[in-house]
Amino acid sequence: MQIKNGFEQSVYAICLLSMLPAKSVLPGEAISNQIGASPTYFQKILRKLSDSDLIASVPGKKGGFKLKKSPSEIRIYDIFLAIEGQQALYYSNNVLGEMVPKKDKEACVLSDLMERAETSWITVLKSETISSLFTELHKEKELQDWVNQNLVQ
Amino acid sequence: MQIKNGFEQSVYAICLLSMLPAKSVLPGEAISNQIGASPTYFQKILRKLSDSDLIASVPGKKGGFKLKKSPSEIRIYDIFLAIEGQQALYYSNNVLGEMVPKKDKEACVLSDLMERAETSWITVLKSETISSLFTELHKEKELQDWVNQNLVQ
DNA sequence: GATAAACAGGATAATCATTATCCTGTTTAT
DNA sequence: ATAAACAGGATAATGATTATCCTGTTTATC
Ligand code: SF4
Ligand code: SF4
Repeated sequence: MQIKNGFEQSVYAICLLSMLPAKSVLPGEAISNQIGASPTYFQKILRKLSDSDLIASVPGKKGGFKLKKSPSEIRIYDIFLAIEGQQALYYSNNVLGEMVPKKDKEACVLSDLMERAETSWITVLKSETISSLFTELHKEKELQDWVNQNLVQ
Repeated sequence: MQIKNGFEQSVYAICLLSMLPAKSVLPGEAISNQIGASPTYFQKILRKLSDSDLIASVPGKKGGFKLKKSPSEIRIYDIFLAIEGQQALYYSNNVLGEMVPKKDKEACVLSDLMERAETSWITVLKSETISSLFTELHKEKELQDWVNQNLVQ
């Protein structure tokens, strides 16, 4: 069991996009290369982020991606949700259900616990945003330089 | 991304074993059948639980499995750990590491957050044990009957 | 002792999810 | 019109999980 690699890559992709001057975009291929991901696949990951309204895509020549929300509005959980979807950690396969048909009202004890655990995990992931997490990173000159060299418009 | 099915199955397997009278065992095949798992595969899952000292295996004719700890000492997290191992939810693929070689002392901000999230998840899973979770289940007569019919010794 | 029923554990196959590639279509700056 | 970019469907490669098989060891019973 492992969270998809695309999650970490997405965090950094969004991080790069957060260093972008207004009205500029970064082409998907540049991002993929910088992150070291396969471009054709990472385009699909970028689309997931775009479907979740975290980033915006600009088609056409001089097109690319840019943030749709400000870095302080993008929680790490939003990225997790965009990539992994809901109930990502656990869902019941109803093993006990097969063993003991339980009365409708009775909640399943294990499912309850697992849900509480997942809620707790999610709460932590909601507690930080791209901007709260990467204030330090943004001081990195190399990265900002790379962004400046690769942006379009 | 999904926690292995074997985790939920293990919880119920241990639950069954907790209904066993002292000095008796349940054969692995009986457990597998009741849970609806492939016997050959589930034997390996039972071994993981046994490797983690949650259950004990008795070889030979009239052999089988029984609990090694009391139900109140078996936390749901112990079962999770036995099946999924450590760092099960997330580990960094060092994407940022490639992007910005960071000074040794500086902890990685994303890894830190993910660790805090996992710790929080684990804390919830440590908060309940087999006995705290399944007091209700143990009142189910059908299950106790099944155990009585399938136990050995 | 021989036999049967159970676990141990290695090797291997089947299945399924993730990752990667390819191709056709649409958008837009030049 | 052309080129460079995204959209999205189809499909292949890879890797992890699940399942099977087989050989060996333990132990109760005959
Ligand atoms: S009791 Fe809950 S966790 Fe257990 S099998 Fe049913 S639904 Fe799943
Ligand atoms: S900074 Fe941390 S999370 Fe990011 S790539 Fe490095 S080790 Fe991984």
